[in-house]
Amino acid sequence: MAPCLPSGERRVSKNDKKIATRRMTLKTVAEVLNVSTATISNAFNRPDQLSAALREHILQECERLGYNGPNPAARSLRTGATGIVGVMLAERLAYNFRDGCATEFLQGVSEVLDDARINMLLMPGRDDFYQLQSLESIPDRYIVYGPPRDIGVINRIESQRKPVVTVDFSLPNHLSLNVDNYGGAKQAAKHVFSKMGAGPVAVIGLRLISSDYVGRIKDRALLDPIMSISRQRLEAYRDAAAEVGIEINGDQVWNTHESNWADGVKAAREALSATPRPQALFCMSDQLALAALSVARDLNIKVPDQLRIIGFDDIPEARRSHPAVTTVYQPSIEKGRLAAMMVLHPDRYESRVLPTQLHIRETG
Amino acid sequence: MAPCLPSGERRVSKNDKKIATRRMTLKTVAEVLNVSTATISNAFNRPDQLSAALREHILQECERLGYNGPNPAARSLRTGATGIVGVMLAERLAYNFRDGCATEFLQGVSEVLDDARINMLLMPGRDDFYQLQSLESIPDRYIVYGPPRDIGVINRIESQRKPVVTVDFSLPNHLSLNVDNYGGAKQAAKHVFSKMGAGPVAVIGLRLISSDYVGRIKDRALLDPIMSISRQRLEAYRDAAAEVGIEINGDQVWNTHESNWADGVKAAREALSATPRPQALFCMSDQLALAALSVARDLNIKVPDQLRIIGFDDIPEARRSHPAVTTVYQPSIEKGRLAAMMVLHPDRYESRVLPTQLHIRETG
DNA sequence: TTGAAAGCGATACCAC
DNA sequence: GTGGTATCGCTTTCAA
Repeated sequence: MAPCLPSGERRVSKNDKKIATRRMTLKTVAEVLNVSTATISNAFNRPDQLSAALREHILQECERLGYNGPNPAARSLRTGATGIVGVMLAERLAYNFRDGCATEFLQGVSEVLDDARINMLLMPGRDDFYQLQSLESIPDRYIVYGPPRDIGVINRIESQRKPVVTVDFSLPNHLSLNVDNYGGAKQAAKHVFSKMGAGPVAVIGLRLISSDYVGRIKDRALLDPIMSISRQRLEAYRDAAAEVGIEINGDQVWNTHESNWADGVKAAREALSATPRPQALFCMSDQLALAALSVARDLNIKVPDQLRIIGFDDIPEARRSHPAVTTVYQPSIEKGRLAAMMVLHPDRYESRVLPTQLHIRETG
Repeated sequence: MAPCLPSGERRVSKNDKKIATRRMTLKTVAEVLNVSTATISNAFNRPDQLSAALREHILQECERLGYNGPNPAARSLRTGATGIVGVMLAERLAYNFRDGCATEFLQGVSEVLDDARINMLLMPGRDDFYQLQSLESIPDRYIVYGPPRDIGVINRIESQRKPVVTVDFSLPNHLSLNVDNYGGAKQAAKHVFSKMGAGPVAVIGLRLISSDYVGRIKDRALLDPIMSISRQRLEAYRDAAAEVGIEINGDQVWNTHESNWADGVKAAREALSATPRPQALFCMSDQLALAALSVARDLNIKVPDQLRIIGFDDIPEARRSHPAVTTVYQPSIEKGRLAAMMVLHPDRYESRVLPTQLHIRETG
């Protein structure tokens, strides 16, 4: 079908065929443009290795030819780096999209990474995800947000010998970023006791034990304070109670599995039907406190007159609710930003504990 | 330093040295175990190609040697696949962690992907992210959530010829998943007019124009209904208004850039100080409606007696607020789940429009 | 400034 | 069921 063309035309036609037929690679582009592969590579990776004009020309031609830049798999195989930051989450991913505190943290992380043009890979903390392939080798650096459910993934990450920043827990020989859970919780509890004196209290805890049980912890084994921020908060509540001469035992502490409405309502309902009824509820998240507040309303219990409620985190809803929730502020977004900066420049930072701050509002 | 050992020992020593010295690759493992590389590869990828006993042995040895499985870069270079699903977001990542509707969507997506042991890569919809490397070649399939800010990334994705599911907008030749924005918005507006008759109204819109301007749209150019769910909702409000004989013009429509408290407060404040004051506020998200509600409270305007407010999305806070917000429910989590299933099995699904549903509560 | 060539780590075909 | 080997696309040294 194709008419016979003069040789000049034929050459173009040959190139066009190359363009139409093959998938574009650095090599085909080099052939079409009649330069070496090294030159194309340099155009993308080392602007200083060739003239600005040539680089510009190459980049334009690549665009025209539909070559979008070096293949990341090949590049990363060659260089051993991907430029991706892994964000290892303690649980399933879905949980982190549900929890206000986690999303604020991720927001902070993504702000910094986005600005730096760095991609982030969200990784679940479950072993089965990494079993048959070493997914953990994709990122160049890691932010580990909370102790992963399966300890195996920690080993996999450590064996990579890449920069790691742990958040809300610590690992030997790695940068860590924590928040003053104990101090904040203690201050809040002391405030409550200073208002109400030594009365009965209950704690609505969050993942104090490793199962998904929701209810009184009684004498169940609790997670270690080193790995569990909730445990740190619990000890603070207990110490504050001890200072006014009362003891918080396992019958007055509820466990929830997730910081959500349903768990909060269930725990608060149980706690508020205990005898004697608690005069204060120490909740380990604002979400739980908000749920407790709604239960109190249903039960016609006046807050704060008959019941004081304190939360933790200081999410926006805590401030906006009526009555507004007294809570311990932690800088979640800032924590995310800082974690990202730390992992990008490990040498410029040291491990830190960020301050928390009691925000006294209407519920406690 | 090493003492002279009998040859049997020496062989072990040689292997140990291999173990200690080299980074583990499929090849070194094969050498140490004295089998071929193909066999190791098969142990990980094709259990049927070797005896169960041998496979078990190999897997155990790999674990002992600290070989965590095939390198994803090398594997993906060879096979052309990564098993990763890309979730392309319209804007910066941070925005999606801030917006209740987006996080619900992501929650749905991640539930399905997590269960399927598939990793997801969140990708910003900005061109500059992909400029010097074809990051878009990493995922095997794409969910595109809302029209990307830069149209260039669409081209990059399309040139990959991989399964694509678009959400909240459509692209020729790709599966799409939408929600009945027009129907829901119209039903809500009609409900409001049926209650209050033909009075002055205002619209608090969300990204109706492409800039980050917050204020009256007046006669600014609006985004096309094909690409903008907000525009679809606006047309629905207008049509419902027309049915009772009133017109909603650019002076009665506010634009916000983000569905957040600050933008909502600003727009609502302006809208409620207009003359004549609107008797109804049609808000394009619950977050905006909640902000408007709080402004009304500040201004001592009785809701719903003096002002009706309707939202969109039906996020949990809408239900829990006092008064509870009348809104249009859209199945965000389900939308996420479905998008994930569609992208995993494109052949089993067709493009769909999910129904929305008016939830009449107290504000409108 | 450019070109040739080695090799990153794995897979899959084909022969045994 | 196992072993040899070409190849995926790129980066980088070295020499020209």
